Amino acid sequence: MTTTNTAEISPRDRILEAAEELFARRGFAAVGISEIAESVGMSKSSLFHHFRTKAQLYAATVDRVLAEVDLELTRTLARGGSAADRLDRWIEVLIDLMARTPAHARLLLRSLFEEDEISNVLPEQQEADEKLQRIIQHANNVLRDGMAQGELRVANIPHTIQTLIGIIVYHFASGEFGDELIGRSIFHSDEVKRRKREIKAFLHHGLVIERGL
Amino acid sequence: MTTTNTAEISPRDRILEAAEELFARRGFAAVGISEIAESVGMSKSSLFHHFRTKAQLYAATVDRVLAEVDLELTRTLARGGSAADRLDRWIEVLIDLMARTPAHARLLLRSLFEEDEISNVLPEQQEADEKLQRIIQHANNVLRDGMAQGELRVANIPHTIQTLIGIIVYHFASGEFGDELIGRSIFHSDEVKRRKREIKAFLHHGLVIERGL
DNA sequence: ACATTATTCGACCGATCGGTCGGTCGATGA
DNA sequence: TCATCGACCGACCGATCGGTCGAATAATGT
Repeated sequence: MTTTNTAEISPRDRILEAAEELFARRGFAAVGISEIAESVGMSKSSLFHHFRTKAQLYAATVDRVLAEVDLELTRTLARGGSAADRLDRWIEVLIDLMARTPAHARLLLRSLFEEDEISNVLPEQQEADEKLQRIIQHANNVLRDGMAQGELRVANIPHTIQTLIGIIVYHFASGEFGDELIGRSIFHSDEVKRRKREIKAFLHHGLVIERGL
Repeated sequence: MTTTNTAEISPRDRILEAAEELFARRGFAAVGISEIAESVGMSKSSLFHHFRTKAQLYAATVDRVLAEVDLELTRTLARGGSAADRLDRWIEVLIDLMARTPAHARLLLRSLFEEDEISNVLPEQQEADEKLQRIIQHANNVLRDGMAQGELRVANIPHTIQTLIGIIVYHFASGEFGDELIGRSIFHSDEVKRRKREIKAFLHHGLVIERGL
């Protein structure tokens, strides 16, 4: 507690956090720079000192989220285990991460389905793309191994990845609609646990009961 | 073929079609009124002759999509059959509709996960909400019946609905990302058929193979 | 002590935003 | 023939957009 406290969060990170919250909720176009600056507690011009353009700020925000997702997935998959175990952990880690940081889920979904929100020649955008590729590659490897080992039913891998994204990411990005449908916050800890159980039951048993067995 | 040809599409519908295409691709905030007007081939002021505000135009666009979804689902479910059959048709109709009109999928996903894009007191918005409720209610009924009849595994119904939305709507809304992941257009007819097969296999068998059976 | 660097800011810019207004035009009906 | 009406448009409005610039201030290294 001397004169200046440099142990605090850097202004750059404070901007990134505020930007993530706003971009996640309303998207790139609907959020103004001045609004982000106000939320951080600085002037618009100060914000432009840390990020050259709005597009660069957005790309950096997305990159930051994807970096965290990639890091956690890489870490958990490095522990090895059977393909079924690794798939379990891939799902578990992704759910925990999005349940912990709701804005991540929405920004992740946006980065998947929004088209060219930004110019796509920014270095931050390219780095984010590479991280997304790695995240998908993780799923790809686990599914390939599991099917080769006979632990997983043989299915089309890209479609299976889309299914996993839809089941996990969409759910935690569904906001008010999800809350209304479920009946309480989709981020309530009991509801997150229930989501895990439901997903695992789906993966293990499907939904339709086979007749004539 | 007399003097005037009134059998053409009304200007209102031409606007709605152009607006859907643009709103679906880039969202409410990123699309300007003048851009829509230009796409229709009329001036901005003419557009405001047919719709009072941008928000009203957006609400009407969403309402139009939900009306079509609701209509087709109501129609196919009215044909009756076992719960498993009706679930099959619910899925099939939804997939066919979105494969036929890609913009529908993206606008539907936006209407689910985008928060208060518009003021929410517009009558068009409330009508759209009611249609969405009916669509969900259809799924609710089918799932409840199926579980009661022992045709479907007993699961949490709201979570199961989220899963179905994620599997179907997200996939067809995933745009460029989906195309890249799958390797060709997700709307290619072969790929749509494959999606149906994959979803049905998932519903019937899950993904993980149970050991020790 | 000084120079350097990082951080912040107010004032300002051209462009575009959603929306309004007054009025033109052609078709319709009496 | 004349009044009405829906469709359409150009000109314009205040507000906000993303972004620039020059200067003031605070922190740091020497």
